[in-house]
Amino acid sequence: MTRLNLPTRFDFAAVEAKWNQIWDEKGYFHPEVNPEQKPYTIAFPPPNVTGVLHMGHACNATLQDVLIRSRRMMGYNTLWMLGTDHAGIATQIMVERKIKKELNKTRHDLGREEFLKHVWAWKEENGNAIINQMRRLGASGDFDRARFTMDADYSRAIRKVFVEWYQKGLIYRGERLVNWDPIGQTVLSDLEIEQKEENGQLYHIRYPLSHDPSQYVVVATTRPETLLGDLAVAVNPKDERYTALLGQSLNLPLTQRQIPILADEMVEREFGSGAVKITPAHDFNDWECGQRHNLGLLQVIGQDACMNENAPEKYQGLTREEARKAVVADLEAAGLLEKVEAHVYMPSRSERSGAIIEPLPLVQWWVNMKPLAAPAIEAIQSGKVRYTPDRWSRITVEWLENIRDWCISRQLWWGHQIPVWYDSEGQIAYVGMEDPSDQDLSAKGWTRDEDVLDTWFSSALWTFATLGWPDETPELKQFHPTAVLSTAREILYLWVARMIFSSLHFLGEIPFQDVLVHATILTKDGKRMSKSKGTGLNPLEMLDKYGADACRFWLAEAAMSGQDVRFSDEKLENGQHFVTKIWNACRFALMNLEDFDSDYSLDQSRLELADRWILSRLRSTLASVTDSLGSHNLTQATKDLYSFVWTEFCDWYLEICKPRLQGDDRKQVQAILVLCLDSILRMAHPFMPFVSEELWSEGLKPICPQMQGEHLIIAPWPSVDSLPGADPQAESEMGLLMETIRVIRNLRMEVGVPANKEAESVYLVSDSESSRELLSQNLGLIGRMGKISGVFVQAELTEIDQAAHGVSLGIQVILPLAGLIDLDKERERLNKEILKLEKEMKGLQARLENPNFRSRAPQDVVTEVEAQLANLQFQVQTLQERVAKL
RNA sequence: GGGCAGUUGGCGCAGUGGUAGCGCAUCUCGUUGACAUCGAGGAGGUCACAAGUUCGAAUCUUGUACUGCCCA
Repeated sequence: MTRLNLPTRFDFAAVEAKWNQIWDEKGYFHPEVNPEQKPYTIAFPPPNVTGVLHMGHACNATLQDVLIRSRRMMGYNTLWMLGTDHAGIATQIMVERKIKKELNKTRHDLGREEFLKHVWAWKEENGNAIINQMRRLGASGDFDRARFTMDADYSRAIRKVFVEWYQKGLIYRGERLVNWDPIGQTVLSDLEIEQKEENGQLYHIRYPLSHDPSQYVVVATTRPETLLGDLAVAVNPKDERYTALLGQSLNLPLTQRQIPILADEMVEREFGSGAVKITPAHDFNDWECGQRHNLGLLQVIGQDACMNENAPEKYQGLTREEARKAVVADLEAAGLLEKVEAHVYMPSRSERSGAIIEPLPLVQWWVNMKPLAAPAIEAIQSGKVRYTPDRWSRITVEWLENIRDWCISRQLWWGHQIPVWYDSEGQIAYVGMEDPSDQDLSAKGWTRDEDVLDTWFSSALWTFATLGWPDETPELKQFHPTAVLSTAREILYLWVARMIFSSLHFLGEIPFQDVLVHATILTKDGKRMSKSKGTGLNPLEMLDKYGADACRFWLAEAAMSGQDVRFSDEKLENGQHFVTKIWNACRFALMNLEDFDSDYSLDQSRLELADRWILSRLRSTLASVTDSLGSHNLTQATKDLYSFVWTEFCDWYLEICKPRLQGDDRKQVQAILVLCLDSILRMAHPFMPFVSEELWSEGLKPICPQMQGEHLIIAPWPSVDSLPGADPQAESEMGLLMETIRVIRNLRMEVGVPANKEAESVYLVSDSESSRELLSQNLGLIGRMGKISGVFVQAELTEIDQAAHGVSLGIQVILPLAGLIDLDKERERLNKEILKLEKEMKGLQARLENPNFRSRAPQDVVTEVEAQLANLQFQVQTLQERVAKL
């Protein structure tokens, strides 16, 4: 980049690649342990190893990178831990499909060991997709330290957790009803299933009374095939319709069995007939009911989702769907089907395979949640772990308070195999950190549990297992607990809550202080992005089209806005325009800094009003942006930066300083430009790292060699203390000048002075001596900004007929325009203006006339309103006088 | 069924007690060296509805409607 002939646009493609390489090579992303330095750590939620970058990752990564880059500049030892998780089911299904397609084999054909070789090969080839794609965004994470949940040492951490929890009785093995995915052929936790409304049918079935089969009880069900596993019919104890029948038995249709009628509070009298069939082996409510009444179990559906040997022979081997048809047909034939109604119900489906979940009684491994949840609840309630937005802390606590035991075994091959060995009787023989010796195994006939652990069991250790735990590594010591955990809300329970109790249990400390729940990016029309519906947008295409800086600026603004945000091209274009604006502002400055003397220090005594004003505005912008970054309010930070750069610095200050660059003031203005741009680029860097780094390292740094930091990415965050103090006087005086200029410009437009022509003169009339003095000192500025050759300040009005009149803050503005003023139009214009002002006045007057307002409102509010009213009165009066004279 | 959020100019959004702002779109004017991915000026809103608290409500309370999400 040569300073003299910068292009007018920022070539993001070339610059992004260049800086990514330099930053990486310089090792800026990779912190060394340094106990002298305050740490700042964020662990990136490990994406699914099978995944590709989507908008959610882009949003989350941007948010975290903004925080990381800002803290790096603020002097923290900054670690952004990256990595991926092995995603048991998703990965296994994907590789199974692949080998089916390529080798026409199932995993069973290959065997466990061989199959896992295929998975690892796939992972080695494709497993870093997302992490690599994150580089395109400018993510400054520690790629060297990136971890994978199946890494050997990470696996050791998982094993340690399992063994310790097992030994403490927090992990146990037990038979329960579980969510069985018949397609994935595995158990799922409650959090891995989803329920949506679907259209089904409600079957009303007659169950004849055993002692008088001509009478019957009608039972309603959406799953008639499960009737074959019924062990009772239940009614509400308060339901008088059935009181007389309690304790009697019914002939279960299509079987030879008799089942009791019993009373249970859980039954809703209003649903169906008020009598429900109880199938403890295939329904969660019925399981509970069965426990209460000691009904036992009768499992009629197997793991293949087909009717098993416990069903009557004619149904055995049928799928659930086939069995339903057969059962319904047989009931109808027997005259036991009363009616069938259309019915909307909520079946549970596997998130991954989409299969309808079959509840089955199976022996599985569980985590006893109550004792683990209690400290996590305390940590959240006491504010040790804070959520933003805050409502999520309450929601998480509620979830933890009602938590159920966590089923952690999965019938998969890809994952951490459970470190439990059974003897030949099937009893637990060994659980431990080290595998038993081959000798033991063969001599004692031990076999290892086939199942693996839930992937979330390993993710739950993410913040500390990535740092080397269970070893007490220097990394663990320095970088844990982490500062911030930023996540989509979908995994607040699945993952975030589990990290909290895992860390509390094993390290005795929280895993992170702040949980940031970022927005969900929706499509343009407010729909959720979904791969299956084809509504997802590829962030890489977005980056190609608008550049990383523009995308990041929008994502940063959106991420913590507290709600969902819609994708839109306009917002990205806007971001791109802002990048261009900064680029050109620097381009302009650099063109005027060829002779910049970096040893020149600003002469505070020679600062002009505009200088004092822009420095004061810079100071308050810096304070606000710094503050917003501290409180994770990126929306506010982007807005403050944007309006300062665009409106105050570019539209006003740069325009004002142009002529001064050609005169005696050149050195002063140059110093102020450098100061402003340096601060702007530093503040912008977390949001727009590429354009800011390019401009700073290639533009600013070469002319100011003494600036700290080899590159902007590690340059210190600007300090408010290094800037001149706040200057409210300059701000208010400059405000008056700007308002006066706005009135002049407005008058010019209103009366049709061509925008490219200078008007000859303007008269500014004020009875305030200080205003006149202020105006007089800034005649050149006013003339230039208002495009007027002669600006005249007066204490009293000179009558000029052919002139347009306006009013600023206590200042009359008279723009003489011989021959250009149409008196009728001018009268009309003034009257319109008066009406508008009078409407405003009425509101203020009403407030002041209210005695309660004067007595109860704070004095400064009253004074403020009085001043506003006085100003309006002055304006109206001035304009009315003018109308009268026309 | 329960819970949570949202509702602000045409569109997308800021704004947690002092009388409403931003971007885009729109209208008028303007391209001789920062930027037309631009500049200047304008028009456009009784802040979903109702009641309440308050001197004062977009903001606090309650209720209603609509939209979305989560849990059962």
